[in-house]
Amino acid sequence: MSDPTNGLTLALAKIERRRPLSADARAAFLALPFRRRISKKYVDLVREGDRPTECIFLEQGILNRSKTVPDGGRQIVSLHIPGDMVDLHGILVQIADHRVGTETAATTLHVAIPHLLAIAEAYPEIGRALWFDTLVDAAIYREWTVNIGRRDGRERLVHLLLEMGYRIEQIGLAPRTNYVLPISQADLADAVGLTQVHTSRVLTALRNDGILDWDGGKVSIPDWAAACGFCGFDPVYLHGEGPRHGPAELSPAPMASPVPA
Amino acid sequence: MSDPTNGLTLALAKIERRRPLSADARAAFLALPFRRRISKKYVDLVREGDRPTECIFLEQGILNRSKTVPDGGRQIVSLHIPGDMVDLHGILVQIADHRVGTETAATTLHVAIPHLLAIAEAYPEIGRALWFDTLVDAAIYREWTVNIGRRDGRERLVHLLLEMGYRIEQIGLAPRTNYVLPISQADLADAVGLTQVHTSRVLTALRNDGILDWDGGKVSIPDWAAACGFCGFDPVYLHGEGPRHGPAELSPAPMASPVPA
DNA sequence: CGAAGTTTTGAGGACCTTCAAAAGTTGTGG
DNA sequence: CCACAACTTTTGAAGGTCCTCAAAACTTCG
Repeated sequence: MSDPTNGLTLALAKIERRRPLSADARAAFLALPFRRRISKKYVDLVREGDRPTECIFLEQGILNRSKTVPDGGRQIVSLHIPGDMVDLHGILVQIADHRVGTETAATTLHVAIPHLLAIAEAYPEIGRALWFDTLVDAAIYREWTVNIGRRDGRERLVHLLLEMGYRIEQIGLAPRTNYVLPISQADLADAVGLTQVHTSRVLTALRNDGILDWDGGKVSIPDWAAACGFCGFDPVYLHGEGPRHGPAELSPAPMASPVPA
Repeated sequence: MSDPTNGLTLALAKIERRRPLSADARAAFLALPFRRRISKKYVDLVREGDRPTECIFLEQGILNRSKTVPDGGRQIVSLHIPGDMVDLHGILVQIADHRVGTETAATTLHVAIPHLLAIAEAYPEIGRALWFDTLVDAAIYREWTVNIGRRDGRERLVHLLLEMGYRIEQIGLAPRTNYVLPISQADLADAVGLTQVHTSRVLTALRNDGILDWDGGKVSIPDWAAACGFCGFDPVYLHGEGPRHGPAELSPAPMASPVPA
């Protein structure tokens, strides 16, 4: 029921890190019917143009979301770790505007969209939690835009790897200064808008400068604070702090007031 | 009541372009209490670190959303036109991770967050519409990441200006091939991750090649299809098509089926 | 052990930046 | 209505980051 390695449990933990659910809602969430799928490395789960019928909960492994441009270029627009609800986007949208695929071998849980819509409607706190999750995803997209648009190659890579470390520590997988991100330099490059060749050069430069060590996916950050200063990483955009407003203010209240965490 | 230039009416039109609301929901939406604010050019409406208490409906003018990096660089992560609900993000989030400001003189409607949360809860169709709007915003963020990460300067600028033309035509402001975007080249540059100087050069190159003409904010695109081909613009990511699932499927239905537009 | 994939290294070049200054535009006040 | 200040755009020149092409070195895995 509360197997901590179950994908639904992981997603619930992510949700409740922001705001706990009522016992009823929690039970309903964990009772969502799903289909478990085990995929190898580099497999597409959603393709551009698909009409999504289900939603993906990542249980194990790394997924990416990418878009391609006509001349063959590919941009990875997000990376996902266990516990992420990867395609809430598909709930409301008719046509997928991007691809979702595995970055490593992965196991995913697939929930039919009508079930999610129904639970979101039956339990407004769940509806709000899902919405909140998409808002945080949007905040991450914004930060990636900033990363690629206004930082140079070294800053970009450090920023990305600090974000991933932070998120990986949040789910209790590893310390943020020392974790494994089992992806290739080519994929790293596609995530930060550089070429694979230049990514390689930048990584060795970062190693030489002692800012960050990348060894085939093993990331270690000797001085977290210094690395944050180097690339301007500030985790507010990851919004670990919980939603601003709770059910208390939902009544015809006159004005908002902060909710204690 | 249905003054077509009222900000709420514009936002409602945007919502209903995707999926019509019931008469009740529509009336409740238009009855939202608001405060109207008239701002000059280059004024901040939301600052990084603010705790949002209200939500912004853009009635007139252009707004931008931006983030800055420590060395002074600024990245505009979105541009907003009348009818946009600019800061739904602020509904659930405790701390603003970005700035929202006017790009031109603008008039905005400000709705206290509790009212929006209440209406979203009382009318699930409105809750879903707001959520859907944030999903479309997220899709736009993704495309901007692709734009900056995987296209060169000329393609970036054309893509941005095709997107803006498309959106401006959607709200009935002007034809997409011939519209006014009253912003400076410096701000254009901050939106596409280039410098102002290079943006100027790229714009004259595009004019010389007959792809696109920028004359102090007056945009004209002689051959829309050719311009789309040039930069790989495909408006699916703007999701004008309406949400995938309607109330019909919200009952304990077994499987999803498409809803006719 | 060989094949396929990944990373490193090299060399030349393109795109874009930075610094700088001139030219053009807009708005305000005398 | 002109004058002037402030802002915006254009143009020039030099340089750096990053790209492309190419090949060698290293790693992984059947």
